[in-house]
Amino acid sequence: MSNIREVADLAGVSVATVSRTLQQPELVSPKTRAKVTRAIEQLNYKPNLMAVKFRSGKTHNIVVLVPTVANVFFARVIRGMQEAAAAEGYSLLLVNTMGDNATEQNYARMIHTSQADGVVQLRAFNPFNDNDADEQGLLPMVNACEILDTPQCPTVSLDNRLAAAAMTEHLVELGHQHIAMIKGPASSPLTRERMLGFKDALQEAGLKYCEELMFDGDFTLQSGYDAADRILSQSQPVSAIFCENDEMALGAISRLKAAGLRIPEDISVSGFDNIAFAKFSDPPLTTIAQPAEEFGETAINLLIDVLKGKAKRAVKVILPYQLIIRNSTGPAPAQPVNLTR
Amino acid sequence: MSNIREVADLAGVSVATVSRTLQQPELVSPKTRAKVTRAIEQLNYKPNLMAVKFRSGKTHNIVVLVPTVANVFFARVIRGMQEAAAAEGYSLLLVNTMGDNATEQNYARMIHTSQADGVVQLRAFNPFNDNDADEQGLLPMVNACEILDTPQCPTVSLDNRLAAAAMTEHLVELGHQHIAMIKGPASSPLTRERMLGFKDALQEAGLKYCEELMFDGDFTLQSGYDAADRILSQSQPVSAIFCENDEMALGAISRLKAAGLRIPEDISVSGFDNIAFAKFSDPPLTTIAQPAEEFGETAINLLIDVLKGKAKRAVKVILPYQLIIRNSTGPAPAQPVNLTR
DNA sequence: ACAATAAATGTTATCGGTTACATTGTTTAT
DNA sequence: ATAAACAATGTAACCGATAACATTTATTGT
Repeated sequence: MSNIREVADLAGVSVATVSRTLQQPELVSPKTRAKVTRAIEQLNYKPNLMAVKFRSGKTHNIVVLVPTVANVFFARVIRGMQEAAAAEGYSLLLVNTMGDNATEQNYARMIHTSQADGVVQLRAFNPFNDNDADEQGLLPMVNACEILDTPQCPTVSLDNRLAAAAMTEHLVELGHQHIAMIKGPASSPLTRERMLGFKDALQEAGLKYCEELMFDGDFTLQSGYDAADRILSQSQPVSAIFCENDEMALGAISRLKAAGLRIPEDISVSGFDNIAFAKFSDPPLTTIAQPAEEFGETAINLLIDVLKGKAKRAVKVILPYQLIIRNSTGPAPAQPVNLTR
Repeated sequence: MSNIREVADLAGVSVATVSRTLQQPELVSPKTRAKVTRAIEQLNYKPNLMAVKFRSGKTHNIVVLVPTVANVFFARVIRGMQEAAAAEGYSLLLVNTMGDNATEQNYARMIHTSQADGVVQLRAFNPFNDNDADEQGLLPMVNACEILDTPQCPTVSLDNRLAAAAMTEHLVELGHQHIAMIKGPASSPLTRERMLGFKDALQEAGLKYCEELMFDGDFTLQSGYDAADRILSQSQPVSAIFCENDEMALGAISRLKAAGLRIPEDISVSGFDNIAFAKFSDPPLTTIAQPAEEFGETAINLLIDVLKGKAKRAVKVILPYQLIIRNSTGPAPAQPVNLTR
């Protein structure tokens, strides 16, 4: 691999001139420029970017902490980040953290070892210590999708509470009075927000919130299936299930159908995220669409602002949701179906 | 950010001693070691890994070219890679290439600019020039999942032809004589291999291969839906559809059900990949399971072998497939159903 | 006790660029 | 014609760690 000195020698100039030819060609006379360019081509010279990054102290790398890349929603977010990063000359270091705090702290440490300039965190967990903040108290981080309650960095989120309320209203308008909810992990703020929105809407409609109709899941298909199983084996009437994401909704539908229930005639099911499969399931899933790619794009752009020192901690971008009504939700049956037949 | 010199000064030793304390502590006397360790803690010193990488010429970065991270199968492969890489101290630079050759060449160039040591390519495309090979004619690359016909690097693949033949045999054994196929993009070797396996099995069974029953798709849900639409509007009888991946199978099922067909009573549908959704679809999908995580793991380990100079070009790992029979395939109807009702 | 050997530590060149500053060559203004 | 201003190019310090080699200190054998 040739270096800048070899190029300089071949062109009969100094290394500074070679560097200038590449960085600020206007400072180099056309004659010299031509000589240098020829030498570069002849040697097939490529600047060692590791050296540049080391010298400049800027890596142009961004660590992205993803709970699970195997999640269809995150995959879209990642695509959005990728594009925004590429446009600004940044590379992404994607890390599949499996939601493990220690792993996240480990990778966030790449900031300290000068391997990356900043972090995008897709989970409500602060992988830094407080003394990692800069003069203005800003961490080199952006928190997106699932955000911290008291973030020390810009955030990008959805108004999950409002969105969940909107979905609940939709169910209430269809006449549902006994709505079960399949929740995400209790540790996730998304779960809490969506649950609060659910409660808000119930209260608004004068319906009572019933703790026994709240079921735990972990955002996977299997957990949706299992939760539906528990719903089927309890005694309360239920005519609709609000699932906190599409995967769990699809898992639940699978179980309900296995029990011979018709959707939405016997029971309505709704999701959250509008993943690609939602449109093609049987029946197509009523859900909340999130602008996933835009999450990624916004997060990266905010982070670059932070890195350039032109961002305030207070920046909180809230992206719009959209209620997508398909066929998995319908009018409540006149008689609540007996689930435990 | 403190550097090794500040630590040396505070501890009252030379920089070499500090470096040794971290790299080969057995060469440093316990007394000195203690002094240095104390200074390191006091200054909260973290070695600048960018400097280390620059100095050593080894980045411990691996570029991963992924056609689409939004693909559930690739997401699993990525998880496998992540784990294997972490175990060996490597970081992944994931790139969502959207199958664009220019983008892939661009990112493969990171090898030349010393930003990464090697590349894992998940598509049958060589992003390098031939003169990028090392002395033994090896590229710093491993090709996994969809592999090149004449690779200049180790490969990890499935025997797609055999697997497709196995699936076809399964359909034939159920009595199907008119089997349509929804293919991937013609540019993909996977498509060709699976098609050849399909043909092999038809021939073996004494059935004739029929060009009009081959339909194009691009591995997305929507393309499966669209292809099924075309199948419904043509005149040949069809009692089973072999889809080259699960997404297309699920898209096709969606369309077939919309036409009032029952699966598998009226028509059987099979997939390929065994993504998580396959188990929870209605009906659950008959498919070929691939050890996705193992693909990733093997690819990374092979690449690390290449980088260490202990791999031969000829290494071709072939991982096992598994035929998973669920309910989307069943006995052929006595009378072929008239699709265009 | 003293050379021979081993262990511990220090000095410094090096990796490949960038850039402040120095130097040389060329115009322009008077 | 000559000083001043400017353009073009060169020289060398620097970023932070590593490691070859040099030097100092401790240990061993006789």
